Amino acid sequence: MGRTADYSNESCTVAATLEVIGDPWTLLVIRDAFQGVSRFEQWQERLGVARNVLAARLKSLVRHGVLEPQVYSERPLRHEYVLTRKGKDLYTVLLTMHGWGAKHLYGESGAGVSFVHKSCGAELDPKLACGCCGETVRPRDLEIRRIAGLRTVGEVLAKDEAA
Amino acid sequence: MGRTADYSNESCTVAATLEVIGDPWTLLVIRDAFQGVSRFEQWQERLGVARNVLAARLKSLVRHGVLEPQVYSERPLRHEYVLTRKGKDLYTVLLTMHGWGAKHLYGESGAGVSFVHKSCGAELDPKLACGCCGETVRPRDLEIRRIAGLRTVGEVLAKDEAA
DNA sequence: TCACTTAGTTCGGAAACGCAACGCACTTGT
DNA sequence: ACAAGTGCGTTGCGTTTCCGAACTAAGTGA
Repeated sequence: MGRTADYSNESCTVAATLEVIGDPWTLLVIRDAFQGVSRFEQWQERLGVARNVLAARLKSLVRHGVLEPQVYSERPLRHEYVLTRKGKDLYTVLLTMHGWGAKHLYGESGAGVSFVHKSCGAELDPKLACGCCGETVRPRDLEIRRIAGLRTVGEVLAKDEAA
Repeated sequence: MGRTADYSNESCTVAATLEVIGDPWTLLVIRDAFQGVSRFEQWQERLGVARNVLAARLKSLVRHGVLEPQVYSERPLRHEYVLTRKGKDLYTVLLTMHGWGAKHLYGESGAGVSFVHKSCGAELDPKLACGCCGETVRPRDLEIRRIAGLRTVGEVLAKDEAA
């Protein structure tokens, strides 16, 4: 086998997520989608990714329900790819990665792009908060709980394939 | 060229972050590090990753300052890998991905592992909050701002290589 | 001395990537 | 009418990376 990185017999949400968005270029495709990119040529030009790879990624993202093809022209039949709700929810992952990169890779010198929180006017420094109480969460605040009847990543994703 | 996915002439924090943690297995290595794994054999056994790949990943993570080698035995010389602050800060990325996977991949059926927020007792549903005002952030609440003098991912990471 | 541990390195083959060229179904320009 | 252009992929070939398994290296314990 070549580069497969088959996490599918793991039973882990992170591994399952990586199975969907962990391929090279995939997250950048989604990043661009958030900036309004929705067509093959746009992605190809902006990313410089190989066309066959891009085609494979789009197909995979559609299969996993992250992107949805929508016809924007019959004759010639053309469709664009728009983010589903599932896809839109990935903005948390993108922003979190942005926050880490801005802090630890670009640092003081500042990143090329920043996000400004409109309502408070500050440059976004994303924190992880508990959806229940709203408090900022640190690793030590969490307790890992393993649940019986684990299902593997492969079993979980099989549902996607079927649809 | 084979599978390189060279994002380095992009100027983007997400691309820069992917350059560090975007390789296959890398994020799972870090996930396990958060669960106390710190030695080669432990990762190899848990992940089932090829040994040469694991060696390459560990080397890369050390080079990028995410893991730090620490001697735990002279004679025979052995070192374990521990998360740096930079590495520990990646828990936000992991938890965010966990949150997305739990919601959109495992869904109602429940994931194999869950995190419980000790202080409020609820199962963690991670939200993205603004570090300044603490409000939950949605995409529409943000304004993208491009900053002059963009530095590419390659330039930014060159700093790491030197050290 | 011989097994055993730990942490890699090396080697062959398969899979995925990068690049460029091509195909196809239309539209537009002359 | 015919050539050129557009949008979206697919095909083929060469290279890189990955996987798997065997092997090395440096020591420990029996």
